[in-house]
Amino acid sequence: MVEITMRTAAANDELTDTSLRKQVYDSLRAALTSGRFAPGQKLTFRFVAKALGVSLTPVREAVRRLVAEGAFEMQPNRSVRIPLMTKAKVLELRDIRVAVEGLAVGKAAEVATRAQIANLRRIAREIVAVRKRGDSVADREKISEFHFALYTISGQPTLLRVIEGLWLQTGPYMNLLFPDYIASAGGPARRLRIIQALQSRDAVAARREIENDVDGTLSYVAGLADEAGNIVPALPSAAGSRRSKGKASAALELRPKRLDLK
Amino acid sequence: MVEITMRTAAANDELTDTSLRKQVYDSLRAALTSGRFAPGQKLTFRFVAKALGVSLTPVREAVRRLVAEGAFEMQPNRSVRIPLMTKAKVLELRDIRVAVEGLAVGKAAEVATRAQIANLRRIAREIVAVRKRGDSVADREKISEFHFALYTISGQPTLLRVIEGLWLQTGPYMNLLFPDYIASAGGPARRLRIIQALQSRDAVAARREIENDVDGTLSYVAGLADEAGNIVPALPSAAGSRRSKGKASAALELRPKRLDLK
DNA sequence: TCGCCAAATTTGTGATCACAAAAATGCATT
DNA sequence: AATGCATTTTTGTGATCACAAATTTGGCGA
Repeated sequence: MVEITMRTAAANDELTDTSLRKQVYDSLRAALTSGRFAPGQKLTFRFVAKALGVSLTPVREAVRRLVAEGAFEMQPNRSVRIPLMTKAKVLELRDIRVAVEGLAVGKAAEVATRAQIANLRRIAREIVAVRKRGDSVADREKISEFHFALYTISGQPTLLRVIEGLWLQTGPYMNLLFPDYIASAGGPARRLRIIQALQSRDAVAARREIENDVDGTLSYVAGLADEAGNIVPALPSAAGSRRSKGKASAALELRPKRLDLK
Repeated sequence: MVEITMRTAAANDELTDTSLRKQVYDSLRAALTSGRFAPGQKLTFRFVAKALGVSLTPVREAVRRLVAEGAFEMQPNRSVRIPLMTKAKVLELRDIRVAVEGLAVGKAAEVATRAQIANLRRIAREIVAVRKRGDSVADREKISEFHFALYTISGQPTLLRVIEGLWLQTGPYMNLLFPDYIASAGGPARRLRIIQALQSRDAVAARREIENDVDGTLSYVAGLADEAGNIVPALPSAAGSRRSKGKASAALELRPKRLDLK
């Protein structure tokens, strides 16, 4: 059920990194943020290696990096799993993200250039266009693009990396926002207010907008928890986190390596 | 000049991780935070492997993790270096740390137990004792212990990991604070005020104290930058960041593997 | 004496192998 | 039919090897 495809390009690091390690990392990250992994699902090095057609070496380094970033979880024994999300964790992530993303937008409002603001406006328009089509995956990608374009304006690389790490942990659960929340919330209007605040160099207003955005979004997700505090995302195709018997399931879930690399 | 010793135990992760990878990671981290690496210094996998008496495999994974955490820097070509510190970077780290450590202490003040407060008081006393001896390394270790004991009280593991990542980047430059700053600042009094605020559940006051602490400390470090904005830490033994000629220097800097592992 | 280029060395990367611990399987006993 | 227990399989870990790119070295020529 899980299908991983190679990604050739990425954003943050050196664009000249063509190593297999980086490609595996990008592939896993893309699979993760697009919700192709089920929470609690076990992930073996050999599975990923076979799915992507590479040896264990680059897979190990890529997966270990994701573990260090909190995107994967290392069990006490020795296996990698997709972390489960709890209400407490969402609330913790909410508070951290409110703090750091508020900080970033405050800085951004002080230094934004006309071209950068125009770029934000373009992305905001694209979100509206994509939303009409009802494509939730493209929608989330565009929203992510808007946010990171905004945070990048701050010109603070370390801050940006912190934010990226936090997004990576919330990413797999953002599809919970569809179709209820995002479709109904005042997303487009809020983005326009943010852009307006940047234009008028109003750091306080810009910061308040983004804080409300993050707060509202993650508070909503936290509210989806069951009585035990667990949050289960609706998967595109419901690949249960519970393993079926034996190697049959593994063979079923393994896709014949569709990879763009080379 | 660089000497790396194996560490058997660590704090944050699973305490059951006895892998070589983890030991190498802890060793490098310890060497880094105690200022045993010169900024700009190049680090090769084989050097570390030889120094610690292990193969390349665990070294690669450990170093790559440090790179992901921002403790090391990957050059566009392909070599790992100790990052240089600039005024802009210190100020960026300052603002992030003020935000997240303020957040942590605010939470801590709301939930601190009597035993946890007593523990903080014990560490605060130990800092005073260590300071009398003038041991700057032990001093910094104790201060770190106090801060993380404080942040741990918040009970927010993700927040704690973010803070650890930020400390790892500022760590190598904290020895700049000696002997001028730390010895003169009102450190002990501030810690007592923080403890007092925790006791009276005054989150606002506790938060303000830690914000002032981080702000003051890193603003001081930022002030040490030269005209170009670079910050050069005074190394215990001034191993210049500039390499001397050829392999002679490498041979000189390589220490005959003092390691506790096995 | 100072560049400049080819040879030699260093170094990161990826694959493969060996091994031990963990997990899964299957069989026997009650 | 259920439950232990031994066997088999899976899986992470660390070492080693091969290779290409980058770096360094050394000598040649202006």
